Amino acid sequence: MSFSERLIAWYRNNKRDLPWRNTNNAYLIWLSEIILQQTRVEQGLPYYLRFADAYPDVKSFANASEDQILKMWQGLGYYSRGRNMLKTAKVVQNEFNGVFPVAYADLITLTGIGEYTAAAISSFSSNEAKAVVDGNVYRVIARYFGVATPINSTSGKKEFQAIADNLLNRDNAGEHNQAMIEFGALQCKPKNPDCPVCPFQSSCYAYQHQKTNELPVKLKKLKIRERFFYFFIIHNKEEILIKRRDNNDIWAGLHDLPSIEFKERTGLEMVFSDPNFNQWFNDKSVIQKTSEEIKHVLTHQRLYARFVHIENFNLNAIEKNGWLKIKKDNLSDYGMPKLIFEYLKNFLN
DNA sequence: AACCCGGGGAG
DNA sequence: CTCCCAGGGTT
Repeated sequence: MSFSERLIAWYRNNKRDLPWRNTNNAYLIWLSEIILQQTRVEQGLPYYLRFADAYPDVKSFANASEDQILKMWQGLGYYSRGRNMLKTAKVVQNEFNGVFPVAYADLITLTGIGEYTAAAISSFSSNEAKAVVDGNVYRVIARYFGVATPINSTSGKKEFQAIADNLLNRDNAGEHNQAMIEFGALQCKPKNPDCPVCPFQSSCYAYQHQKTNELPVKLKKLKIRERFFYFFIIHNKEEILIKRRDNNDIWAGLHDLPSIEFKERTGLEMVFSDPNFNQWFNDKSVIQKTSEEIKHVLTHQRLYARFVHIENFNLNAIEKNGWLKIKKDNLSDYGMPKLIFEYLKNFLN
């Protein structure tokens, strides 16, 4: 039995009964596919039913206003999908004589329809032999064949598409595609796949090598966190207060200055209303000078720092916060981040 | 190739 | 919290 035959056998026994599967109507299939882009079936289903009821054909959709479409789209997210649908409905109405295309080559020209959606609509509505590759298919292929190429890399997209093309049952493309997607959604799930009852268990690379949790591989888009600091230079003629940093944050174990952090860029008034500030200092008149904002770039964080100069030792605060009172001359005995050390060096010299 | 677009559910 | 979802468009 071929992969596709076994897959389709599984599909016929396990598939969900979904309304867009009971039709060859390309318009309704298009409607469902756009709604389901990056959207779970359970979330999209009620929207599909409302849209199909309000706009039963492409003509009625094309004649709707953008406000009407977006109103019905409300809460689904990715609202450009709704705007693109209206644009495409008008194109179908005007340039395809109101007949929704079923050929991949026509579909791919329409706004909001990419490779996946064009393959889905053409294969579901007219059985055209185009393989779909969505998030489910990436997962199934990566695990079954042990493909570790990142699915969101350019080469990975080509590689997975080629494998899917090769796997496709060209005589039954629509059902094969549905089966791939359904298998990924119900059986070969992202977390806790049902391997114990999987029909592909014995030939699945990931199962045999215990790699289901490592596949597929996806490049992480490193997200850069922004942090905003006020560092306090609390000093007298000879001494200054420093602080050892926590072990579970940047600059673990190094020394910096007493500080207050914000998640957004704020003015000094936010510092003055900060409970710590008011605990440490009597009032804002202790501030003699505040530096310009200094930007400091780390691999996954962007720091924005301002240095606040204060000549006022609150001994009680020193003890409570574990601050260290050291000689300015001894500053270089303490490991400090470049951001802090450079500023102090320039200031003290 | 990187970034943007969203709400929601699962773990 | 993070990850992911029947992805596509723009820069």
